[in-house]
Amino acid sequence: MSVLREKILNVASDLFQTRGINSTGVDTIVAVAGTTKMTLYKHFQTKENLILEVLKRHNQEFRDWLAEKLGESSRTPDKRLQALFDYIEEWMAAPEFRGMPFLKASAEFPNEENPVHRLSTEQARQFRQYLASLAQEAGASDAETLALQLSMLIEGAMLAEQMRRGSGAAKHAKKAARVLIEAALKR
Amino acid sequence: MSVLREKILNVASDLFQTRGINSTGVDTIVAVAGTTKMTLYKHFQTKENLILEVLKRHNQEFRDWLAEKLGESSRTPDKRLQALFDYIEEWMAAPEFRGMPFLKASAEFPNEENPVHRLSTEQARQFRQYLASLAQEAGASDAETLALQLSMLIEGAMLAEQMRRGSGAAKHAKKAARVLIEAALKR
DNA sequence: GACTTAATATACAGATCTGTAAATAAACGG
DNA sequence: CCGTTTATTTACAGATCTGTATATTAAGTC
Repeated sequence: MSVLREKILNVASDLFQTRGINSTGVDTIVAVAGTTKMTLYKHFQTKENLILEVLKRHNQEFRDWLAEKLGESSRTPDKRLQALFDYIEEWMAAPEFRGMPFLKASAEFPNEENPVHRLSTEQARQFRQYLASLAQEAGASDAETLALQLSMLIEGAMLAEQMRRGSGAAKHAKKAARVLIEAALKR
Repeated sequence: MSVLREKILNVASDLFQTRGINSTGVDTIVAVAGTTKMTLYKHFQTKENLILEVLKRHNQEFRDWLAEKLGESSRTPDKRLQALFDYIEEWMAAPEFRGMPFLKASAEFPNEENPVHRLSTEQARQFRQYLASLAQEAGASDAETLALQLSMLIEGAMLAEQMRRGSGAAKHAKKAARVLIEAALKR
């Protein structure tokens, strides 16, 4: 892996978050990264490909971070499901948090046949599936439904926080999640 | 009000939803609307201003539609809060639904000082305030908290539906809302 | 030291973007 | 019927966009 490739990914990820994807030109990216367009296009071929790589990398980081956090906590399955909301809150509290990339990308590329939109949708599906597996382990009667409901809470909280920093959305999402989880397990 | 002004607003609203705001040029808008750039700029001065007007109009339509729906139902306050989710589901079931404009706009214009971002944030705040007034009438112990939680559910559902049509997110959001509302009233 | 790969600077092609100039044509109110 | 508003056509300015051509310069590697 080239160090310049990493630098470009980092800079692009940052600029996409703070200025928007379509509002960020490749000229800006290479200028901030301290390289040239030729190098960028050698590594990523097209801007669309760069966007896809940025999304993939962020998603992988998020999944790894979450898995590690949940792995080191040796709780009971239902406690782990609630602990997840502590980690989501921690993730959103990071000063560089500017919203969930795949949520914002799907808004900028609404066309369902667009590769960026498709990847965003796929990442959202993967996240729901992960929630469903946690709900399953916790013994929820309808794990799929609970997972969808919790994902709506989480993504809604991320939206609220992206629109206004310090909204406290994560805290209230956590409380709501506790109620929903209890209701889904008590039968 | 000019008929061309209305036409431009309709076409712009439609194109912004289906292609994204930044990906839609004014040339495309006037071509579809069957007019010229001169006319567009006479009515709206700048593209940013057109975006703001489109957002304002959609928001007004949504508020009016919801108020009428809730007005004609002479229910008890707590039933009205739940009935709201029936109407949200109905709104999202419309074939032309492509997501909530102010949510998508805030993703395309992440800069907090941007007028489009500011208007989006303001519209999200107004919606939460409306929910809070309904929660208050229903006798919720903490109306603000319940309103924020319900708004996260609704916006999360809209995101899910915008990413994949026919996700059934509205139905599950309604069930989750029932649980949250009951919990918030039972004390 | 010869050879291959990676990165550089510079320049440009071609498209598209927002916004405007200027002159003309139609609509309409008095 | 005259004057004013409104809309239209055509053309363009100036910026910015993605992507490439070309030629040069390191940087490793055998």
